Amino acid sequence: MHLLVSMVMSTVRSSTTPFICGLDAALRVVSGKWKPLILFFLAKDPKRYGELKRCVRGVSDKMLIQQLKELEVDGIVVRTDYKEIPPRVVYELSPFGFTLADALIPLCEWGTEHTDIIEKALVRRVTA
Amino acid sequence: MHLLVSMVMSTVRSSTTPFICGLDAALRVVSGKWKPLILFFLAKDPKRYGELKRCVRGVSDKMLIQQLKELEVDGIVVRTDYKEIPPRVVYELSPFGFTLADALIPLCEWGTEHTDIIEKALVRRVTA
DNA sequence: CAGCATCCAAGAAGATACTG
DNA sequence: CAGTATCTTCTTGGATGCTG
Repeated sequence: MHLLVSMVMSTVRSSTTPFICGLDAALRVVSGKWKPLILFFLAKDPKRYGELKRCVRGVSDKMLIQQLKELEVDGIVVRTDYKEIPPRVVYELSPFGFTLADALIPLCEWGTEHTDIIEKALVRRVTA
Repeated sequence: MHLLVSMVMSTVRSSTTPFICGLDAALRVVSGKWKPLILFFLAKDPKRYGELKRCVRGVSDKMLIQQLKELEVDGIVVRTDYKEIPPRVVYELSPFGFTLADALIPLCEWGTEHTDIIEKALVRRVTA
């Protein structure tokens, strides 16, 4: 049997959590329009708020703050407020956050490898 | 530098696609409330429509069909209509679909490993 | 600089009823 | 059996303006 399946099946059957399986749980953490990007740029190094906003092009304050907060309560991101004037707030990945980043590498590679196919597929979704 | 970062950065910089990075592209394929589950059950073996619906507990016809169609145009799932009466339609993963399933294994493991933490975090999201 | 508050638009998802 | 169609609801995300 496929490896993924055996893992999932056992998870499903013994489930005492609100999650259908481990993948379901993981997706709840990384789903969000800007979260992957935030993870990426923070995986490089810690960043101040404005710095991060410039990296994640096109994001609004509302969304950036919202997603950062969620990542923070999820324990992925650590926020440090230096209580200075003018304000200086730095965001960085926690050790836990880095384990997530590692787990995402294969999926990232998959996406990079098949970018063309995926792009064409998304176009088909609209026209069809 | 963290491995994920170097990968992503190169992707971002050379991007000629609508995607921010490979992970972004990949998430567009697997995001969807029922898609992970569909992938899981189909990774086990091909299934008829009704059979699949019984596996994915709680899904409506509308959503199941919609997500299956997207997975189909994405080339992840193959639909075979045997044109019988009563109807018999079988869904299964394509070879491409299996490569995606493989890429999801580490994320699935991560989610399974940290289910408790994630669950508590989601509760905090609501209360906070 | 680093946010918060408010309003509004768009898309995702549920409920219900019907068909070849 | 394997869907389709329509309506409504819920959730996400964007735009704008304001604050310590």
